[in-house]
Amino acid sequence: MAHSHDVPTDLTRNQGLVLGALNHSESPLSAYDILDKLRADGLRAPLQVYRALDKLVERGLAHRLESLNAFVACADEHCHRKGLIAFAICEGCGKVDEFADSVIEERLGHWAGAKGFKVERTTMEIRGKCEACVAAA
Amino acid sequence: MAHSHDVPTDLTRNQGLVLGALNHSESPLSAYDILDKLRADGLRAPLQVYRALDKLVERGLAHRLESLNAFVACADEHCHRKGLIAFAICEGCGKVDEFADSVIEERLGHWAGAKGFKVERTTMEIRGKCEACVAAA
DNA sequence: GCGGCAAGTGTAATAACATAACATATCACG
DNA sequence: CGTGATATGTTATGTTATTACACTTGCCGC
Ligand SMILES: [Zn+2]
Ligand SMILES: [Zn+2]
Ligand SMILES: [Zn+2]
Ligand SMILES: [Zn+2]
Repeated sequence: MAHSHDVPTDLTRNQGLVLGALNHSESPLSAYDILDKLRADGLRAPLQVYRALDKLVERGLAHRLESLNAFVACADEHCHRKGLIAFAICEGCGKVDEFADSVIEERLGHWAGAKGFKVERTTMEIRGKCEACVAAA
Repeated sequence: MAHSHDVPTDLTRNQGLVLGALNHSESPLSAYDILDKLRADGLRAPLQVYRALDKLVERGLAHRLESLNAFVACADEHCHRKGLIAFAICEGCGKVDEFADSVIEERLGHWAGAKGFKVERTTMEIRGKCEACVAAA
């Protein structure tokens, strides 16, 4: 099993199924990947997955990776990560490393303050190769 | 006119048309937006646009905004921007501000070095409201 | 000039990602 | 109960991106 999060108990059936699929995956899944994994559980339409994903992302239990059009479960055990989150995505094995960096966050805040830009959401995704994949190359 | 770049002369016809469309737009354009603007010039298929965009992005003359699935012309007059580029995208008016920040770049490099992660490409996109749109709200 | 190759182009078909619209169900709460 | 808010099921559709194949163009060496 990729992760062993304690899944919140107040999720609806579909939300629970979708989060379960993400938690059991080593790498990001597209909405259609998730749908395929959950057909056995009765899901039939993309919208069922997208709706669940919307809620999960809204609650910070999952994240959307814009550069992949795919989703991952939040790596934070207690799902309380605040502020800017960055993702390092390995092109070799597909693994994603989620991290926060307060220096970067502060720096961005500084830029935004100077420009009068009101930040609502930030996407930060690094593509490359993880240590294992570099070694294997 | 939104921009007044000197367009490089060694572009092919389709590349020139696509870059022209981007340069004349105030905000990012999807590939299909571009296609619609260029039908009068004889373009008919998405692939013609995507192929041109690939080359333009490769040369740094245009950038892809992952969180919008859209493209902008590079804002740097001489198209020599190095390293990490960040984009602040206004949800109100659609305008995009392109900037570089060496502190953030260095910080990311530091993280990558510590993790043994080999960075190939970084996406950084801030969504929010620009000063004008905040004032207008 | 001409064969051969690389890069670019044209076109159709299809795949992959995402949402609109509408009907029904479920549950909290007064 | 009645009513509203939230979730669900289903079909159809819209949007973004790629595959496959045929043809053209410019260039280099012969
Ligand atoms: Zn997280
Ligand atoms: Zn890897
Ligand atoms: Zn640029
Ligand atoms: Zn604005």
